[in-house]
Amino acid sequence: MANTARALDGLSALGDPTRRAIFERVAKKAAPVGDLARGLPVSRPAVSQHLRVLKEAGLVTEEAAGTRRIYRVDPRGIAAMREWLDAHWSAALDAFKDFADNQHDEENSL
Amino acid sequence: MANTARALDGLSALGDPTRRAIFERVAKKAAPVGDLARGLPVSRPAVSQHLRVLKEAGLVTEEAAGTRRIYRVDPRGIAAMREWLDAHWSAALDAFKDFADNQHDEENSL
DNA sequence: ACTCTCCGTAAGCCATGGCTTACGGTAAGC
DNA sequence: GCTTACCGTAAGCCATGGCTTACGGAGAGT
Repeated sequence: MANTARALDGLSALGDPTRRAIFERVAKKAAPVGDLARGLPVSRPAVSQHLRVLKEAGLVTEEAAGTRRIYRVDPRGIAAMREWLDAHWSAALDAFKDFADNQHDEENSL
Repeated sequence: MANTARALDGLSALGDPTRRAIFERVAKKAAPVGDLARGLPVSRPAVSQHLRVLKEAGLVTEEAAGTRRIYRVDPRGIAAMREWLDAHWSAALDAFKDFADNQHDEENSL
């Protein structure tokens, strides 16, 4: 599907712990950069850079409000990742089912 | 929940593109290290190192079969990540709902 | 026993990228 | 209009980690 690339970008983006922390805060409540930076152990420019990555990955959106930039999560980004996970989830279950069946056959053939 | 740490490890682990490629192949079909390395542009030791990270993240399991090590995906690892995503998914939807409501209120108050 | 295959680990190299400080630009308040 | 607050970008530093080659051990076949 077309969202595969976005899902991969999303996973790469959320691979960084600081970015996850920012993303979690934005998910709880939309907020400007300064507010986010105040509760984190990194500088404001660092948060700004992380938000850029998250935005390019399709996980958050940016909205200008005066001199502030309000960031909020983009549900489509999460949806793309869920789809990716579900695809491999079912593939994993199928593979596990084959494994279990083979185990059973071997036990019977002893 | 107790799975939060595992979910975070899983996201960190899948942040790397090579690791995602390995994980996708294992998800399709359980396989030994050599088979996985043959289809990838990196050396076998590199694959071995990635599998170690995936194993520590709870995303794959290891099974000794003679001189081979069969790797297969651990459904629990994917489940933990799904739970994490779903939690922030619903948080995102709630936040978005508040946003939409406020937008509506402002329009009414003009 | 010998060999051959399969694999994990160690050591080391080097690019990636996360962080900081410094700067400039824009909107709001007085 | 001047100052002040908020923010993105540039430049540069440095740790992290991904990759390779080299090595050693353990099981399978002859």
